[in-house]
Amino acid sequence: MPELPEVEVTRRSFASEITGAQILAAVPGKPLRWPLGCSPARLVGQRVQGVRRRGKYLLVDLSAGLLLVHLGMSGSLRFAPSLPPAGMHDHFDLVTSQGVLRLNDPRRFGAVVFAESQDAAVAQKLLGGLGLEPLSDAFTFEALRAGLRASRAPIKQVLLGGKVVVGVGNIYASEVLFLAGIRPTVAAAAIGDVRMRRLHQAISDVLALAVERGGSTLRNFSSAAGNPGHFQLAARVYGRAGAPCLACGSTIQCLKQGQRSSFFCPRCQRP
DNA sequence: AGAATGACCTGCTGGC
DNA sequence: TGCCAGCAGGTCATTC
Repeated sequence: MPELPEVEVTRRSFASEITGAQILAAVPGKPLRWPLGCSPARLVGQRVQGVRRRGKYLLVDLSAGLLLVHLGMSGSLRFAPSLPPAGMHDHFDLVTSQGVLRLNDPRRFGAVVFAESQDAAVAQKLLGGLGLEPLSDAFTFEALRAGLRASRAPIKQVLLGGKVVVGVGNIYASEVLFLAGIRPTVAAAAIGDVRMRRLHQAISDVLALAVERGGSTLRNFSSAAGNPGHFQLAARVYGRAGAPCLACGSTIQCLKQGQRSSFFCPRCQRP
């Protein structure tokens, strides 16, 4: 369900409450995308040392290892002192001395994976190929340009791929390309400095604003504390095929790239 | 090696 | 009203 802002808002909503807690039980439900990778008993007794984020993964640091949590397309976390019995789509509970962290994920594209350390093979497989963190100091114009210059694939696909920059999902990919005036089909390597600068700025600004606003992309999004996201970042092009462009009035178009929908304004976004 | 496809799983919407 | 096709926020493995 989440793009980066939702994952970050989720992290902030429970990181401080769970930090320092001792794990009392780990209760898996139906299979998720990947197996936990260890016996639930192995987690018991470990302490939660903090919660970080890398791309769309949450990293729950434990006294002896870490849990990689991914929300997939439809996952969400709750953290509360106690929670009712697991419902139909609750597929993982981490019971701690400070509350229960619960993953609800109807489509089960999400996962909770244990790794002995961040260098462990599982962690490397999942995190090793990830690109720049768009909200970090490392996300400079030069770094983005260097990454994009190396790929001839359409820019929309490159943004979604996560190897150059992480966290830009299907909704924000359309939005930032609109703000930068770039057609989604343009080869990444063909983007000139002017539009590249606008793209860099758009990625930084849009994601930062969305985090600030509490994760506003999703219809059903709510943080782990149960606070609903507002809908303040109205999409300029995403989901608006056939409607007039808010900037020029042209009709917003939709096309399929890699089986995902891309939305763009044919006038504001040049090939 | 990079780039395009398929796969995973469930729920909701829209058209007939 | 009911059924079915198509679509949905992600990303890894497989194929070309």
